[in-house]
Amino acid sequence: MDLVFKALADHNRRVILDRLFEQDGQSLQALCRHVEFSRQGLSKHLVLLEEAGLVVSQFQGREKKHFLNPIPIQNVAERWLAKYSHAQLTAITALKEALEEQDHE
Amino acid sequence: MDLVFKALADHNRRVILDRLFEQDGQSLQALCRHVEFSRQGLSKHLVLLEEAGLVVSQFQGREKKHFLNPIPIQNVAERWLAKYSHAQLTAITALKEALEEQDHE
DNA sequence: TTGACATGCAACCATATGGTTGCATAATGC
DNA sequence: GCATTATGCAACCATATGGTTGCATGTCAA
Repeated sequence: MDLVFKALADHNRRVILDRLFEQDGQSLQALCRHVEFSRQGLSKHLVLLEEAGLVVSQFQGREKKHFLNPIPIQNVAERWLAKYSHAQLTAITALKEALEEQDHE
Repeated sequence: MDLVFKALADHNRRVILDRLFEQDGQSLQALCRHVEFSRQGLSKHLVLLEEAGLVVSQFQGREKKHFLNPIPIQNVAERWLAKYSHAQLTAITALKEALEEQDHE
């Protein structure tokens, strides 16, 4: 899961996921058109995304098609983020109480 | 939102959030006990977490109390991750179809 | 077969990152 | 007042990161 967080930390990588979300199965060259840096830079990002399991690739001839895999993102959302979403009310009231306590001093 | 992703990318920072989740309002020293690196290292992490809005701090005397703010996490979950969670089925079928297409060649 | 196209690999570079140490400052308690 | 405690700030360091360029390899199409 650490790899997923690391992969999502970079803005350009999130853009790549967005592009694959819009159109899945794009080749490296195709993705290259949507992006402002070099093909090699893009390639390195895709390696990280694949290592995190967020992207699955498949050669078709000389073209490497890339597919979005949303499962790791869903795992992160369910196993990690959900915990904090549920904490919303309690955390905020705790903070409020702490501030009020200080005001009274 | 980039700051939130960046802040969440580091394992130790996620541990800090977990500690604050277990017990909110801990001071720097208190958090220090749960962590394997130095106080200054922890302090720098907390600065990043505050810049991302994930932690709010408040001085009480000489102690700096730290409070969890789950709102940014919830925003990320709702505005960004949810999109991909919904994509689950379509993305997987797209990948399957692509693989089958290749098998038939 | 040959040229063009799609990708991979390796070296390199500047900067960001995560961590340390040392010292300064401010609040607390005796 | 003075020692102790809690924190902040700045310098420093090793490594990770995001990006580049150059070249090699493999596939397609004429």
